[in-house]
Amino acid sequence: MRTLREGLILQAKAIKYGFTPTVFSSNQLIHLYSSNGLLKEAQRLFDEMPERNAFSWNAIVSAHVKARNLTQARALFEAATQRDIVTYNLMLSGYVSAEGYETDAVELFRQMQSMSDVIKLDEFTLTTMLNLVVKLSSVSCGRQLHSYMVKTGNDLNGFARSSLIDMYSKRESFGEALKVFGQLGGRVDLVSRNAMLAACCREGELGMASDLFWRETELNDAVSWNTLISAFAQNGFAEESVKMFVEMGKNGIRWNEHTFASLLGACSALKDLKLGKEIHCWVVKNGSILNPFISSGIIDVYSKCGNMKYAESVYATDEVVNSFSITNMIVGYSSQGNMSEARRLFDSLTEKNSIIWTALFCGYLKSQQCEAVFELLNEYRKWEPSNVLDPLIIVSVLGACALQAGLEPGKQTHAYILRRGIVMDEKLTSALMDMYSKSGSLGHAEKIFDEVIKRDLVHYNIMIAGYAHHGHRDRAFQLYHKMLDKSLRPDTVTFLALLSACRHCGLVEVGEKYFRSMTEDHNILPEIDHYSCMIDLYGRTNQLEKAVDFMKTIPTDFDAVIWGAFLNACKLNGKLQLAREAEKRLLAIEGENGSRYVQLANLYAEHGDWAEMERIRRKMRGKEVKKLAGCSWVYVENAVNVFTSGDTSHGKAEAIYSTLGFLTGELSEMADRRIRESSPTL
DNA sequence: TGGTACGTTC
Repeated sequence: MRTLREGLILQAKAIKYGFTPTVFSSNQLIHLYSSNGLLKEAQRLFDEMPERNAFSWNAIVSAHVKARNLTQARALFEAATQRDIVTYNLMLSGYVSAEGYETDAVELFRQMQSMSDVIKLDEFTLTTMLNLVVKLSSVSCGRQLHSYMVKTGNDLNGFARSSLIDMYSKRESFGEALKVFGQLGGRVDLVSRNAMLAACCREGELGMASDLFWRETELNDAVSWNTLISAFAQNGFAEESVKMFVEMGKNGIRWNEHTFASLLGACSALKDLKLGKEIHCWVVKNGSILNPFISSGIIDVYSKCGNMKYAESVYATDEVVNSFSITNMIVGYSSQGNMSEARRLFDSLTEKNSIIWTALFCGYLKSQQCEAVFELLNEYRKWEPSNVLDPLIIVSVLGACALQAGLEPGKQTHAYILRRGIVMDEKLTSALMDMYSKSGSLGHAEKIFDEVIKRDLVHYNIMIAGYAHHGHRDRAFQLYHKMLDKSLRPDTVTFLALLSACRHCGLVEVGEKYFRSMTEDHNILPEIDHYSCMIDLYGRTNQLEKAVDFMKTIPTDFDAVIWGAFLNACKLNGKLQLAREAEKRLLAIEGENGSRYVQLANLYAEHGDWAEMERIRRKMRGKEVKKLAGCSWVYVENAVNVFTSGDTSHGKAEAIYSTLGFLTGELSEMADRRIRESSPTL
């Protein structure tokens, strides 16, 4: 009796012909019901059994443990007339794999230890306890268990070894894991080898993992292949991951749900819609779409490819609440800038975990909706008043402060981190530095930078950009060279910061040097922003001919940013003829952008060419494009106050305009006085 | 006839 069908036939016959199945058959049937998710049927059969043995009790305890029904499992465990080590192990593993039963697990283990005359701890007990040690991060207990295993000879089994490798790699050190693996000598079993592969991947030692994997390819099973496919996908080698997947099939190893769950990660990183659809087909045919890992993975692929309609259709088929699917949907809507849909989904949830909240915070920040970030923060505090904010929520809040140059709320957030003793990781320190730098408090940014022990590229980039924007070009350049001395490799952001320092200070030669160094020394391809920065630099230093020559060397098609920068250069140099050329190109690419018309009109007006200015204005009206009004803002009394020209919508507009009138009067009087004092008597 | 390795979201 191997399948549920066979079991059901047996039970039907028993009822029809009025015989009682053997205890052995009934025990098997309980397992079959349980592994097919039919807990009630399993329980009914157990209740109706006229005779039971130790296996029967184990089968029913196991059924409840599998169904995560731990209270009932424990009640049956207590009621069992016969208990052996398996009954204890079942209950123990139930506690260890569930959330919040750690104390029960420890107590049960103590009880087991005190009953050494009745039951004897075996390798199953010990490997289950090793999993608990990982969960509780209790390394010293892990070492004690290891010693006990050696003493009792329970460390020789493959699963015991693999659990030790797993425990050391997750909680102690990779070195210890290697040691356990090394002790196996030539007698390496499949399970330990797979555990070691996983440990290497966890450590980021993909080279080592590959060596182990390819050394004896005949030893690899589906788990070995899946481990590597997943590791490549997780570490930014999506193409490698897909290649391994294909190779796995060629090697005659069957793909399973684990394979596809990992492959989906690679597929979404590649934004490969075609592959995503192929996987989708496969999992629908195999019924794997019901697997929560798979369905949320497919939603992720469609979201990353920008196809929310497909994502929605898969989301609609989720039968149980899947927080991964929900998060992926929210991230998908956010990346499309569709925050109202993201919010609608969020509001429809009765239960929200911290990651779902964080996804919405990140979405608002990505769409630059700073006020929404702050409002959401208030909501979160009402919703979860006792929760310490997730560090990524804090990063989003700091990002919103940086965008608004809101030094006060930024400082309050910093104080919150210190008060709650939140660990400052690299994301938090860089977000804080960025906030201080963009809010005009470069000194504070510097202070944090000095205190960070493990500085990464992002820290340096923020600091270099901060110096550049505050006009400290020499400090920017010095820090860049310090960074190189520390063997950190610059990226496109670093060079944009350096070039913008040159632009602000009109340093053509230095700028050219850094621009060349990008490709020549660091093999980094310049992006559109680097090109436009250089054009701007030439424009500001009245070297329009150089700008024209430079533009000829740009390999990609010029886009609106480049032509916009060039137009600005023409404006600064009064080259109206060249401006007209740029105008044609610019409006062809970006004819719907109102700011471009204003830029052109201002250029002609500045050089007194009123006819041209009028022509552009007419063109703009004909196109019915609008320019978003430029605005300024100031952070006062816990709120951002936005001002546009001639705007009277502010609640305190009257008082503001009267103060403005007063200040303007004072200033002009002051200016007059200065002129009078410095001019010779008329 | 029972129990442990490889899979995801900000």
